[in-house]
Amino acid sequence: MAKQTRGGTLPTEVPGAPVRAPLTHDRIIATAIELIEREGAQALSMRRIGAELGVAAMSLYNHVPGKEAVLDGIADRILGGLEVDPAPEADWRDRARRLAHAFRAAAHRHPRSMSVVLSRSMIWTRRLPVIEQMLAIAEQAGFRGRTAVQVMRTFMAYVIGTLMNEANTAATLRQIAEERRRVAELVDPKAFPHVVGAARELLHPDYDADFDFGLDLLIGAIESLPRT
Amino acid sequence: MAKQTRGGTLPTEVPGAPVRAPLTHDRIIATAIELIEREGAQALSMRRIGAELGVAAMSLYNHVPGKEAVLDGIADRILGGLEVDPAPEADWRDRARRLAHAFRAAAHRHPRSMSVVLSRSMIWTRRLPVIEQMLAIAEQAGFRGRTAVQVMRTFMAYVIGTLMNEANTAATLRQIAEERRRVAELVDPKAFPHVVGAARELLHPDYDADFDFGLDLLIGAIESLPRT
DNA sequence: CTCCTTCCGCTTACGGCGTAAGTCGCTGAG
DNA sequence: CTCAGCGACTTACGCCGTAAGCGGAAGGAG
Repeated sequence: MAKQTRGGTLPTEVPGAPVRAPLTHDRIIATAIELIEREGAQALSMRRIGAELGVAAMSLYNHVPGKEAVLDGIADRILGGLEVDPAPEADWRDRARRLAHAFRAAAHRHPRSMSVVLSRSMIWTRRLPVIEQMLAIAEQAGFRGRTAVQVMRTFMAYVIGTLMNEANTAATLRQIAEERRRVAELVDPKAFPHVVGAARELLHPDYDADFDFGLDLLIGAIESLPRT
Repeated sequence: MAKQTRGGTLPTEVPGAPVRAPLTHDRIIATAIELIEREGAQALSMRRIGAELGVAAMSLYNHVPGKEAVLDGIADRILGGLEVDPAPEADWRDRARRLAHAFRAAAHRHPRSMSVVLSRSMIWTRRLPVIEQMLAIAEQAGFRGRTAVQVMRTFMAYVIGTLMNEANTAATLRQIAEERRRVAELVDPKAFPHVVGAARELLHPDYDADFDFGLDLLIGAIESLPRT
């Protein structure tokens, strides 16, 4: 059915057929990410990835030990795109802002995959560069020891929490758009007066502005903290 | 095999056997939560829940439309335990702290289930009471309109992000304890000097203190924000 | 007391999942 | 030219969620 460059059994090559690119770890991960972005996380299966690549499911196991490894590979790929620290000598506030924005930009490039990455626990290895960078920034800001770690943790918590909230909000708004009727019933103005009052702002979030609002708030607070 | 109170077919009741409690929505959800806490999220299946209750998998469908509904039920149950606002007249800072602590306490009561709840998107209904409460607190603090929403979002982001980080950290530390060898290789002091320098603090986190550190930082920052 | 509706747990079956095991054509080294 | 081994293949197993339909027990109606 397709010509091959090397190895493999059937289907035997057909002269006029296009050459099929060789299967590699990278191509598998890239295809997995595409698939998640296009059809959602629950559509990801070894069989589907294989189909997408024109290959049998088990062929993937020649390049990847299992599905878990595919998920790890996705995390690697997505978090790997932002490890650079372009200006280690700049003001720590700028560095912090830049790191947060880089993380968020990566999330927005692959939103559905990022959800998968964030909800997997065992990937501390992949986050290590980000942790290192944030710790360096905390030290540059004048914090040491436990306080530096706490500053780092607080900052990371805000960034990750915001990304989860954004994904959540986007999904929620999509769902609300589909079934306006039931929403009106569910959100009783008596039970949720403030939610109804702020409906306009809740329904039309300015993600960028909201992110920077909290980010600046946090950086300002860290700045005016006593040094250790 | 087991005596029944009402209805059902085989196995026909055996006189001496213990009475089996009737299947209900609540018992199904409770069993699902127990199962997740005991064996992890990937152990949760309709068949396993059934087995745990001494019942066939399909019997669950008389009380629950499907697995998604079970997951929703878990979210309801866990987030439902903290809706109270015991002192609506208290200082907004205390109310905010109390809300954050209540959320976190619920998370620690069912840590693995909370991970599942947090990584599901479509459950805005269940979070509505928390959002309402936090919006009320923001208004009490003197914020209106978009700013109130931004304060609420920032606050929620921090809380949720911290919970995810805690779950992550716990899993990471467990894993590190198992394979100290590979960790030493992976964490190169040249590449991650700050991580290695803060190893003691990173490996022995004080979750409560860390949470309050960021919480107070954030509340203080919100307090000194100009009002709208 | 009898009948009959309704409830509810049961069995069976289907398509899809991750993956262990084994087959075999092609390629490049000797 | 031979042949080792790489890499894609097929097959099969035990899971999964769930659609469809069965049948016994409980309890109201006559």
